[in-house]
Amino acid sequence: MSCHDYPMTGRFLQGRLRHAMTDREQALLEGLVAETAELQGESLLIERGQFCDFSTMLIEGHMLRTIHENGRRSIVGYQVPGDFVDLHAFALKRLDHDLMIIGKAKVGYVPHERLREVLEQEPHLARIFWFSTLLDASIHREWIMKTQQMRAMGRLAHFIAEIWYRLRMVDLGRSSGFQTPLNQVHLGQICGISTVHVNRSLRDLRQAGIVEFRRGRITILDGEKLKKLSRFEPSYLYGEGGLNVGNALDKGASEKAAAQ
Amino acid sequence: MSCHDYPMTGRFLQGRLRHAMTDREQALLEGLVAETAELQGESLLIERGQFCDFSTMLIEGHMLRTIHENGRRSIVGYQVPGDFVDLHAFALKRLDHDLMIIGKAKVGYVPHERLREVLEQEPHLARIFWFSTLLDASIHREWIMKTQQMRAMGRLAHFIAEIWYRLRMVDLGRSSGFQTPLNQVHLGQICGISTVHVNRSLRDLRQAGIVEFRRGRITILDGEKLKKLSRFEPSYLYGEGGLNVGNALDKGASEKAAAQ
DNA sequence: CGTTGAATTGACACCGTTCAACGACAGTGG
DNA sequence: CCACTGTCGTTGAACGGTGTCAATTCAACG
Repeated sequence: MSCHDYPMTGRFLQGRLRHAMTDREQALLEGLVAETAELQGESLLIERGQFCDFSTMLIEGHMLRTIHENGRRSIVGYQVPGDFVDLHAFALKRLDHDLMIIGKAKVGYVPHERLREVLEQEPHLARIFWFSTLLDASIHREWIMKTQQMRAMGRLAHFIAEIWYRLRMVDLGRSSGFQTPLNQVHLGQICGISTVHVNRSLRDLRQAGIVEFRRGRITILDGEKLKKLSRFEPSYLYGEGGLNVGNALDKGASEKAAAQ
Repeated sequence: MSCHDYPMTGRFLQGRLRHAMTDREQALLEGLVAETAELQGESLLIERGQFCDFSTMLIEGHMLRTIHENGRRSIVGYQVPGDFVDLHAFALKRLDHDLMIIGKAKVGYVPHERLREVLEQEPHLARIFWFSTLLDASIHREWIMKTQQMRAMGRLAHFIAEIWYRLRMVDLGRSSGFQTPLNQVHLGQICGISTVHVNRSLRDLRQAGIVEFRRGRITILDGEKLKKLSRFEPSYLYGEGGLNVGNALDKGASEKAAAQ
């Protein structure tokens, strides 16, 4: 629904706190986007340390948060449509990491000046924006946990399960799988394993009848097995029906079913 | 200074954005603390999923953020005095992880009702609070990077370098080292390595003349070597003089030297 | 001085890295 | 139409970092 009424920001917090936003707030958010752009290829949207006076809403496509350290690249976050990918630049002004486009992406730019005006008038919306940056932190924590505890195959499975789930929360991705611009090098940088071992682990996942990776597409062969192997527990994503039931931002209105 | 004027909240964002807070704001923050408590031992302050109508300022001592998964514990964050450890519970209401006390700690409780009143009146202070939760996220990203890229010894060294630096930002810890309630089991859960291997790696660090770990105390034998081995680059902590110079929250007032 | 929890050490298996080579495939230009 | 080229995926073999298990030492404390 909302992605028709609000073509640029309609997926923001969909399946999470979006239902706690009033129509007026949703319209305000849509109105914050001053400009859109279509981007392509593996390129930087924002570079670490660069001063930002705008933030970016990811409308279509996928993006990466990366940290470069002694020539080696780490991927510390993965963003999907509806993510306000550098909202935190509003409070930080300079980011500690890069934001990188992979594949095709459409983004909307939100000037910080306008953002500040609105947020000073709208404390409820301000808390929802705050919430959305905290969601990223929660996902970071889960990544730390998974990288500390799991082996190569489990890490890959967990990452795939997470993105599959997040995409379905914003009405993208199907029960059969989802499309992604990732290649095996990226997967290695996400999970902290070598590219060669990504390949071997993907083979194992395929042969176990769990997940199949092919250029541009991840196919879920058996969702139950995937969930079990990856020990994926979506509550950290604060979907409806998760930890967030009864959230004071939205008293008693969140008993809908979780995103399927 | 500020920790004398404001005994409970004086270390909040010290060495970071504290200088951007007016005296009035600092007093407002101090006034938010409704109650304090002295806690001890390895016990939970807040449990995952528990509803929170208050947030907690860590006044003295250290705390852990933990995630329990199939009987195993992961430590996904380490908090030092001055950290508003669960400020994010204000926007999230329920946390995705546990907050755990180790050793002795003194905390101050801030009711969310009072917090909301103040934040609706004080957009500048609200942005500073937001900033402080984003700082945690930045640290999370660094932990992801370090766990993905580094080996046991490097991870330990990086963690030690970070905490050493963070403690000195709030005027705790010395050039010779710092005190900590951690044991080798904790270090393993922080770095994602087995306890036995923690021990071996600590021996290597000691024999290399870099760091010495003994119950209750970490001694820095050679800060330069530590920085080099751990590849510790403190800019992600947004200290004064770091990425944050020229931050719009504090236009042009942050050219002081970084915390030594 | 005995008890207890933490730290330490050794042996061994295994997961994952590294290096190297090869295969699959799409795009390009002749 | 085919050869060329570059990117990405795939496989093998050797090495080594780390986990696991088990035993021992050490330090703190009543």
